[in-house]
Amino acid sequence: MSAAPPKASGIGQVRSEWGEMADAATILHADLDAFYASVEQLLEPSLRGKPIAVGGGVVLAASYEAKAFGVYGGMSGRDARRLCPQLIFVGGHFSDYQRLGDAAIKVIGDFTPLVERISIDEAFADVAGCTHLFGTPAEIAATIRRRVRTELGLPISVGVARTKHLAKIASQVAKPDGLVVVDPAAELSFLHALQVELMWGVGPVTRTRLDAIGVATIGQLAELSERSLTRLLGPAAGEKLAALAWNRDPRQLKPHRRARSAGAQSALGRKPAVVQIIRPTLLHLADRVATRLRAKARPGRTVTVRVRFADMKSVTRSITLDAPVCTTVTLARLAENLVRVTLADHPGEKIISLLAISVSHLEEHWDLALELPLGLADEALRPGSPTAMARWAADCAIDRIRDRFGWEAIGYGSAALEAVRSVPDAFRRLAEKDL
DNA sequence: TCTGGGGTCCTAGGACCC
DNA sequence: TCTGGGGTCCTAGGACCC
Repeated sequence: MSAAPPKASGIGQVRSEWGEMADAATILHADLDAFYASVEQLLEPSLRGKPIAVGGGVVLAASYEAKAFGVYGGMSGRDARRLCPQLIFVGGHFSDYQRLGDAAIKVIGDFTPLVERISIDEAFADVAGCTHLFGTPAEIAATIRRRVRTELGLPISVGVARTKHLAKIASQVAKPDGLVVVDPAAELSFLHALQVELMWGVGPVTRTRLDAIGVATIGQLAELSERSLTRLLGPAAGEKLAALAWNRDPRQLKPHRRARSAGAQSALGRKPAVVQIIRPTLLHLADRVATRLRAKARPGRTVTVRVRFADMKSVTRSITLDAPVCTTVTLARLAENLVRVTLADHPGEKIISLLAISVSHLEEHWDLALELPLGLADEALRPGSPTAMARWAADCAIDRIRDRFGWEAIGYGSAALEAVRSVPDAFRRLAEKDL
């Protein structure tokens, strides 16, 4: 049974004919357009209106002018240049990306504290509690867009709707540099006309499966029985997509989500799977990860490594410890053991193309002064052992020196690390979630 | 022609305990 | 000795997102 649609309205809540409360459209999704490329065009006016790509060997971001040629993020620089010979590669002003991304989110925060930041250039917000101060959600969205444009010089698209899913889709539809408000009375007609790949959770694999049974639009997806959807995609994904297609989005806005894992990876090209390559690479990755964990006092109990072979197939191995780790050398040793096991399980693989370390089961807050995290003495896993104490002291000393003199001032140096630096550290840092 | 880096969530099987 | 179920944790893999 379906209730009569709520009367179209602006603010707060409206009452349907059946008497229950129906939410109004107060969720905003704001998304800076072609963010890194827009920043470059802002900083260097001669680049405006031209196809540009941030990056070099790999395209990290492309301007709309470049996208028109089929250039997209993640593409190799060579392919991009082939598609668009006049493409201009720019170096990347990474600290400006961080500064301007933060500033744009802060504009949203001037209206409501209920902001859920998704990434450097994207956030949800709920303005239900501030319409009496700033006007309708649509007016607030327009103000945000105007302020980001005038104060920061950047284009930002905003979607306004009753749910996160609809707001997110609306901002995608609004791009570039637009605003789309989804009237609560017209949600299904808006949603069902769109392509399935706009849905949250539909990636290449699901799209292909849906395509194979002739489903291209969200409306067609909605017509499928939940049973056939479940058969096609599995119980959880099937149920979720059915719910989203009928506009039942259970997700709440979560202003303060804590990270559940932290990791680092490094593509290697093609390297022999030997200790001379593996050990320094893992030490560098462990250094990156463990430093972040220590900085936020969030050591973790599960260590996972990923090894990608020459054919791009990758394998993971993990171990869960009794006590959490955030000591660089300890993490590196654990990772090396896991990689050794992985390689032993795949004796035919002599070439590796990527190594990754991730730490999960993070402690909420570990009082480092009271209880030392795990140090892996070679003979025993024993927090507080002399070996653990020594490694901990060394890490603390390195952290302090870096705080004063910068990351590059000191470290677990090695000459074998050129390959690890295929992407600048400053760029990697942009993608890191706050722990 | 070979494909970057940092994350989240889900599934499924097995170990182990009650 | 066999049968049975529920719950939790761990591991490995995969899809997806920005």
